Amino acid sequence: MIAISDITVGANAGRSRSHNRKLVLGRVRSAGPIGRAEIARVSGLSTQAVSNIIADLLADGLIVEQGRRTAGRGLPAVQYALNPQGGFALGIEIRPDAVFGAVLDLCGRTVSAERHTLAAADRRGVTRAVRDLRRAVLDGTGIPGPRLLGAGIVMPGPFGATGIRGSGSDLAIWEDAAPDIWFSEALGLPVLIENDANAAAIAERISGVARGLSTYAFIYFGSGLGLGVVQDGRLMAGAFGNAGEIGHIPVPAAGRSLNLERAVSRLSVQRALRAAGTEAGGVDDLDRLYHQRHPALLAWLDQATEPLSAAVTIVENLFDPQAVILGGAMPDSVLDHLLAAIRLSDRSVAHRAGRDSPRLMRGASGRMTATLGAAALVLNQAFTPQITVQP
Amino acid sequence: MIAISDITVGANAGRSRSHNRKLVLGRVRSAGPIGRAEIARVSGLSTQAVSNIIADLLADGLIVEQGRRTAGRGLPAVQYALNPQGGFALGIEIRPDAVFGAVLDLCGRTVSAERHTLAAADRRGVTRAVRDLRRAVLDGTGIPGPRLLGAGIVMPGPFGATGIRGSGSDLAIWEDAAPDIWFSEALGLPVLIENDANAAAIAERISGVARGLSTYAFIYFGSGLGLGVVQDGRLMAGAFGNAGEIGHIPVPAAGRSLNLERAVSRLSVQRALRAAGTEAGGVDDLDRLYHQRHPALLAWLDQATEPLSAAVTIVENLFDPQAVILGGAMPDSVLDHLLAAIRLSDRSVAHRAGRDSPRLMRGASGRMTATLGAAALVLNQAFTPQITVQP
DNA sequence: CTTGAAAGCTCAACAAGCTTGAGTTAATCC
DNA sequence: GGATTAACTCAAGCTTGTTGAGCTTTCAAG
Repeated sequence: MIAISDITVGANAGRSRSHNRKLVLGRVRSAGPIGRAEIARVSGLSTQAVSNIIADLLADGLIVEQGRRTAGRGLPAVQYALNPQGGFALGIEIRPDAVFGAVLDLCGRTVSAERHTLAAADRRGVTRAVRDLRRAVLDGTGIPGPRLLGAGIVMPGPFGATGIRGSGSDLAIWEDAAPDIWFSEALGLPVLIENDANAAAIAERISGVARGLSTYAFIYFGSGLGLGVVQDGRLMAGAFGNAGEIGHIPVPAAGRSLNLERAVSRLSVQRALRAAGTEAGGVDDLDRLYHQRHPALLAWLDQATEPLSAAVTIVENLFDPQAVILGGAMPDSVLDHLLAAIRLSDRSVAHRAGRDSPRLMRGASGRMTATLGAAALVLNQAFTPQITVQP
Repeated sequence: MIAISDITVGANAGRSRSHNRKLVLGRVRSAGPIGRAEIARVSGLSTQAVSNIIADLLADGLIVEQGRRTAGRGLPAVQYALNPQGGFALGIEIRPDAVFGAVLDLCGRTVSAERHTLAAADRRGVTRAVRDLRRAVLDGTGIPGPRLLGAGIVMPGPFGATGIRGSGSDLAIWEDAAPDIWFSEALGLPVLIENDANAAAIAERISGVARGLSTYAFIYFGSGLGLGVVQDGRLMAGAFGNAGEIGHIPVPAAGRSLNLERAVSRLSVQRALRAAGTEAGGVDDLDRLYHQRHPALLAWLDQATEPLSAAVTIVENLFDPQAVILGGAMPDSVLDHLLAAIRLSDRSVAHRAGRDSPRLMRGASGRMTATLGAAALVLNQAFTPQITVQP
């Protein structure tokens, strides 16, 4: 989210090694148990280089041996797999009224999760809450300090003074200080900061339905509506870190032009239900109402179909992703209803003859998506080389 | 445009050098005459490394010394600048009925340009036309072979069998062979292939209004409407090379939902004029009609404003670019009219307090944009390190 | 005018990382 | 059982970037 400066950094021995380490680790992750020779082939390195890096990763405990695999003739390859206990990531989600925390192991599995209410939404209050949360979420897990790879932090965007400020979603307390430096010092860990939609998108890549994908888009129900776009395993940030503000695009709806978020978002459904005399504060409420076939909710779903279909078509045509994922703070029942209702355009670059994978999927991470995504940011960084751009 | 495979390549000494060479050359280009110590500072390399690379670039003739600059105390820095004669790029645009060619020098200035009609739109005919064009465009320039850095080729997208095939825009003759390999062998040069909108976007970065920008979007009038998105100096391709198909997104227009291209494109304006009994084949015709204040053209411009404004808002919010550029096969008069008519949303991430640069600009490259862009692809690649992704 | 600080630059030694090629081990094929 | 194939290791070698000392040139202070 920090505005990416124009600095592209030069390569040297150390940075090359870091790049290659991530490359090899990412291969071990994505290709399951895999031998060194195969890694070398797919990464354009010599087997010797891969051997050295594997030795490094073994010494650091990030991977483990996984027996030999005999395939055809020749010496059977020693296989390697991620060591789940080899590294952990802390994820923290900051909302105006509460903070959520979670810890993921190297394989993306949830180790623990906590929720604290936020006493004071100023900088000191947030810092204390985050520190407390870290202790709470790590206590009893027996995770040694050096095994913590870093912390991901999710705050609602957009960042900086934009035209959509005042939508009530952003915490305006970091104006003078760079929050990443602040949190990094407060936690004593390397820190990554993103908005909720981007974090959710990465969560799907680490432990959700986007596991095999490298280029996809995630439409995220937060309080508003967000979009996280992943290109070649990396988040698309935009020039000022605010890419993906899909809630504010104009879409056709019932013969009018509407901000997407007005028709499709948590706030939108709550408004519609309230007008019908029903309050629905949480995801469970919505789930219940859906199973009761509450007429106001069904009417809302009806009116949401056209604009959401338009949004999906827009995303498909502008980003040409492998898939579009729908998820976030909505019950699965509602998401599934929307997925079934969306009419995919056949005048789309995604409508392709030999296509075998689904164009549209439901996110798998459930309601903790953004918090898990915060931690997933750290894991994703550990698996994805990124030599070119540096703050 | 070639579908980017999932292969991310490892770093070694040679690739690091190539990366750093591009980095240094790009700095020399963007920061004008610049000394070695300063390059070292901004690129995170030692001055010694930069010195070695500069010596290389000098030996290759890509840069030249440019005197010393005395600024404050200390030894004045020896300055370096691009040598325009140090390298050239060939650009070729293939249309269903004609091929265009151009040569750019290292500074992005046009050295020569040609246009040939295309006798046969099959593979052999195209190959012959391209070979002839190459000879024609290089003859008399005195450019020695080794100075040709490569060729960029522009073909209309989308590529592959997508749902918007049959829009009549794509050449369907490369189905079995990879066109980049084909052209590379036919020309004996490294080849880059892109669609027109992407090439046009890069043209603006090399010699147009996007010179200082690293993240921006270009809305391109071809026969349809295209979008080229540049992120950190690199084109956004999408998973299958078809990102940016903005012509096929639904936008609100006069109370209906419309494909953008139906309201805003060359074909659209020609249809509108024909319905009024006027033919407008080329850019000059449109320019004339505009200065005559032709009522059908003005009416078309009127109806184009709302959907185009919507498209710009969508692009701003999804990509968060430094600027949106409008250009392509339209006369400047019409583009300027559209630019003035577009209503920028103030509920956009681009609407920012301390903003000093324009949100919207007209492309500078005129009607040869895509052809120049084809060559610009090659130059851009020479200036932009790209260690991570390889075909 | 002299002296010292500051900044750009070069030289030579060094270190890190990847590659290469020969050699080893273990499986399959004939 | 020998040939072949494939994964892997070892040691030497190569390319590249870094480091630190030393040189040069300019400016500024005394």
